[in-house]
Amino acid sequence: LDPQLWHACAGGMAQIPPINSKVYYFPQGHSEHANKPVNFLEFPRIPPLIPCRVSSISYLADSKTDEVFAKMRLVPLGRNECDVDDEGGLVGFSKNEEKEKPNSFAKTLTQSDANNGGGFSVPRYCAETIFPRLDYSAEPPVQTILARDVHGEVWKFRHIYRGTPRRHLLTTGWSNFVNQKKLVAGDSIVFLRTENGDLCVGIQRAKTGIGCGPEVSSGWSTGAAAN
Amino acid sequence: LDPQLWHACAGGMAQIPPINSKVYYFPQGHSEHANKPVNFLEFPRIPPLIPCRVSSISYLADSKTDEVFAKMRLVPLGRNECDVDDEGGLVGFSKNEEKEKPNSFAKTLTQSDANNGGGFSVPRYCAETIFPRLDYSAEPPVQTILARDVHGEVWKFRHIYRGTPRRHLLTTGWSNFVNQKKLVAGDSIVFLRTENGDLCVGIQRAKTGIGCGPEVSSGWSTGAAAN
DNA sequence: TTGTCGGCCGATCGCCGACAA
DNA sequence: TTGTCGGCGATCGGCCGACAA
Repeated sequence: LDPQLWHACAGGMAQIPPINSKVYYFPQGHSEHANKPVNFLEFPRIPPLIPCRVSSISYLADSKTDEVFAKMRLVPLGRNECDVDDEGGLVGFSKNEEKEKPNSFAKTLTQSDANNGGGFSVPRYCAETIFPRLDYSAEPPVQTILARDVHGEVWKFRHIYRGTPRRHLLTTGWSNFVNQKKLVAGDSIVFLRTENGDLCVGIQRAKTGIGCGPEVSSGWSTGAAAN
Repeated sequence: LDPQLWHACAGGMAQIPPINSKVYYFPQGHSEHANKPVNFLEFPRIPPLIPCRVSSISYLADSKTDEVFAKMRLVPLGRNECDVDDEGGLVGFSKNEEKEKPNSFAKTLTQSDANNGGGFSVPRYCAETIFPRLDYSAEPPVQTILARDVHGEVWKFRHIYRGTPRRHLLTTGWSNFVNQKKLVAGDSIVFLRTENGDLCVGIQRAKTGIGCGPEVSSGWSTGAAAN
């Protein structure tokens, strides 16, 4: 999964530490994402926080819901490794928000987007900066849009600029996308223009499936997952 | 699951031994239903057949395909138990075919039943002996049919007697049933009238899911399943 | 600029008798 | 007796501009 698309779907709030950086692993925080409550009184030897090194990161998406999540492998640090650069290494990751001009756009689906007549109102800004350039000399201006989702599957949409006043719309192909992805009003859609010009599409569910996610039986001492 | 409906779906070929009867368990026959081939050379101590007693029987149906199957618990017999009544007890179960007048009817779905216009041609015999009595004084004669499937779910059909020449048809409700059950031409449908007058409906798939069925990891010495 | 609505046109669904096997 | 077909009316999906927030 393309990290660029992953970040666009995860949103600016989600910050992932760089590989090999030093972080704290909080067992209790992790346990709150588990399916069943964990009684820490049964495990008195578990410390509240464990200094770790990030040894690997996987950017993943749930195969059914398209929701993105990251899987990080954490290696506990030895006694002497902990002390050094505790301030510098452990807080303040790279702020990847202010990298360059944002080449993605997110919109929360309205009732009309999700239900009515199978169309999608494209905000002008999204159509002009993310979508391929439209030939406005045609009457009406129309083009076919191809967008790859988090699984690499390609979706086809008819992008038209019409109506009075003029506005951008996705028509043919949109309702199929809504049905297949089981989108409802309140969910969000993300369009991303990658560096090589390809168009990608991701989704964010209004009701996040936290606790019911893909998190399964990760070993306490070696694995961690953030949803 | 009602054993009467189970037998109607399984067909007359399927014979189930009575409980507590003595049977032979054939490891090789059982293994041919397993997902992977079993190499018996690795287990030289397994005899070709094992005398057993049927300790319990469950009449079940697959929750997704509606295909019926039976789960039998077999208890190996001791040395001295085997010898007795080896002829009488081990072969020739009760022939439950010739019990009473058959109160069920099976029909293989034609192309027209499965695809065209969402209707089902009801054979005259089925309509007159299995379905509730139709009021032929009405014009046209119509009634609503309710039928319970193997999961206890109730399906509603419009039963009409019309056309020239007159024939029995299921119209409204039929295409929904075909779509939900994913029926295709060649599959069969079974209608059963239970003793208390209720109507039941079962199905038989043309392509039986043998080997892909619900059979999972049954212990060699204590469990057995027939599909 | 864009969310919602009613109009409307075409596609599909599904009920019908005709006909023949 | 019943399988298949073409006809056709009702329904639905989905594209459209009008209008207003």
